[in-house]
Amino acid sequence: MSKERIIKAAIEVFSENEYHRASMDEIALRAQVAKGTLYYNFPGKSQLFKTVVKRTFEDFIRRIKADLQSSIPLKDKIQQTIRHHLDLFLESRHLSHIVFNDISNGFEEDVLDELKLLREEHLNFLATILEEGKCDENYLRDLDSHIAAVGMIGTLESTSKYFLSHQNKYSRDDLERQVFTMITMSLFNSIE
Amino acid sequence: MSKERIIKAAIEVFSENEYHRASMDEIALRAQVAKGTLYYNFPGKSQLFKTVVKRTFEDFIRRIKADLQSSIPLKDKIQQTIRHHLDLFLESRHLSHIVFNDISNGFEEDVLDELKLLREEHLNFLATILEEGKCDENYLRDLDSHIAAVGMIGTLESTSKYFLSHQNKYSRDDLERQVFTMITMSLFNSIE
Amino acid sequence: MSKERIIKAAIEVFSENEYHRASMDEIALRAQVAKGTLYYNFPGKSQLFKTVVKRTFEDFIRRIKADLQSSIPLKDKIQQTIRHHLDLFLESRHLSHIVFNDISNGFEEDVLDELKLLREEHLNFLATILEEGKCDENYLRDLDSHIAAVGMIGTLESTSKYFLSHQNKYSRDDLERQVFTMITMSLFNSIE
Amino acid sequence: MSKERIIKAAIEVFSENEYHRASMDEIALRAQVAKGTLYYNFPGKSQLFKTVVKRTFEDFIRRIKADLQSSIPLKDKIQQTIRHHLDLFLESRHLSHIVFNDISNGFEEDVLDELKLLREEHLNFLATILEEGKCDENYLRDLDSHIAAVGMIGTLESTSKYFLSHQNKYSRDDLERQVFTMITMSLFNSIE
DNA sequence: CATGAATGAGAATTCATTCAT
DNA sequence: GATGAATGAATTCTCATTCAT
Repeated sequence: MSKERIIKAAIEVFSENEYHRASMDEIALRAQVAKGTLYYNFPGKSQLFKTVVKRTFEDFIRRIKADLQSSIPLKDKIQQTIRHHLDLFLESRHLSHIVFNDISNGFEEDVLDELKLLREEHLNFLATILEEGKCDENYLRDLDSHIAAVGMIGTLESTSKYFLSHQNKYSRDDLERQVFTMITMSLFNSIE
Repeated sequence: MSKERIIKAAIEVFSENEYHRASMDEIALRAQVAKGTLYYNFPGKSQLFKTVVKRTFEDFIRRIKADLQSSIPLKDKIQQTIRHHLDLFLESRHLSHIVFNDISNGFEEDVLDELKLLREEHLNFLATILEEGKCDENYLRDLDSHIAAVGMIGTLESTSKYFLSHQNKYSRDDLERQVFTMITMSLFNSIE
Repeated sequence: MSKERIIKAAIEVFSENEYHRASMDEIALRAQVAKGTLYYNFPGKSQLFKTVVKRTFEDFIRRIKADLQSSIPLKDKIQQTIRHHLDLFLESRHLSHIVFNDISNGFEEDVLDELKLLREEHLNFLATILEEGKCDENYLRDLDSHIAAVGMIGTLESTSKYFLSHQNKYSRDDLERQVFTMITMSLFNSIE
Repeated sequence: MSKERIIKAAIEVFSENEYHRASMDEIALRAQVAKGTLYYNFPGKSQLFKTVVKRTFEDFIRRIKADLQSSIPLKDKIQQTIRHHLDLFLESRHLSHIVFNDISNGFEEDVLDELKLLREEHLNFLATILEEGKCDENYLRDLDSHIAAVGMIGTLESTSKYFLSHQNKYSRDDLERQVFTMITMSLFNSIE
């Protein structure tokens, strides 16, 4: 069905391009459907974007939860979380940027609310993981766990982008290690 | 003179709006000049943007350097640096986002190069401050100082934006304190 | 369909106006379509111009070749050729001027090449007719047949334009007769 | 004085560029005066153009008349005339094109009239030379001498332009010889 | 005499959206 | 369900012209 093809194409286009540079033409082209079909299946660009974001984040949460289910040590949980987020930011930089940092893109109230919700849920999810530190032998610093989650997201996003334009200088592994150090040392008194 | 008025208006507009949503019409309107006056003073939109970015960052660097000149303890230097960066991000979020994270906005080679230079200089400036930790009794963690600077910028940017949409929940002081904790604990083994 | 209507309108507008004075607005207006429709059907002004030129010259060549097919005497061929060219210049002065005399109008390489090709083909076509004189009992003067063709085009263009602003002084028949005399006597030692 | 400098610069600019692509900015630049100075000295672009045309043609006529004064044989007169016209067209193609072929450029009535007058005078001048043929032992063909002059101008203009883009193929001498042949054989029964 | 900052009408182009089929 | 031709508002940019100094 073409709805599915459109979403897939839209994920690509919105991931690679800033919202205003991601054109409906390009999406239709990649989905191999007529332009009208986009509007047959979605009320408009922003609604399509909303759908795409939801889909991307659902997939993301599903993947990450699968890895975190077992009662692995906190250290490993953090590591997995970082790894998945780096994947997300490396693949869908523009899309995730909007969700986390630029929700004020001129969307209708409608769309805006859902994006905010999505972000809030995501931050809650992260905050929950971080809070685990408090019940552990390690201690989450004297930090609001939401602020901590937000700061963590920021570090992940900016280092991902820096990595993308300096791939000759660092390996993906370097990136992961350094980000892990920064984040764990910033959030926990000690870990392991 | 209207050149100055245009720059001021452009700083506002580019600070509040994403590059593509910042229109020359809006800038002309706010500067209270005719559209043609923009083009009399600047070759085009991207060149105007470049000018605005340079101006903003020059001012920023001037302000921050003034505060850091004296041989104050590292801890205070970091605190000042954070404070000034929060100011920057709270006032000019879109503008600084482009410089630090989205330089690939479809600019001409010309403009692109200058923006990249500006970013590199800024990161060097930050990295230099961070490296001081190594000569102190405190130790900069086993981190590439540029990656550390980039991560720090990310934390600052994302927490600033979060703060802007949750001003009822946190005070500006809360923000500063928490960010200070996150950053110092993430970058240094201990501080003071 | 509106593509055809646009081409027709564009032929008119480009025929009557110099390229830079022929505006897309005017073309849209005459074609009774919205401005956007022009860009739905053609990538831009210069491409539309190219299409218009090709169409005009294809029609022209078709018409003239139909008349010249039979093995009529050279004299009649020349006469027909002159007649058709006068038609062309009287109807589409600006358009043909560009093709024959002002191809350097600031077009993209792309468009430029096709226009040059068109002109070259046209001159070859004319030169071929003129060369026939050499195999006849008449003799083409000691002239490069391409230069001769170019000169002939020049005479046709300038006399057409003169005629247009002095229609009270000469009839179309006068024009044809005089041009025929000038051209045949200039190119051939004698004719018939 | 700057008026003179403006005229000189304008001659250059209007000679090298089509009227609409010849900008007042460029003229001011080349004349090394401020833009306002153009309007201090001339009421507007078209009036400046008119002045430039008059100057160019006055100079042209003066030069050509100097060469034709003596009672040289008709053949030589024609040759000189051709040579001077080729010079004109090779140096000032756009400017002369407007005068001879594209007077309808959107000029004010005012300017239009003077341009028409200039053209008419020029054609008269040419026609007079051609008429000499009738009183000579040679005979001007059964041609209206004005039409003949116009046709001659057309041949000169188009071959000049062709020459400019095929300079590798022909020398300036070739051009002159061939044009001489074409024109004399077209206008006179025989010459010398 | 001369300036040059400022103007604003107009031009090309883009793109999300609509709608008849 | 799906199409794609058509739209028009918005946007960047150009340039002849004006005018206070």
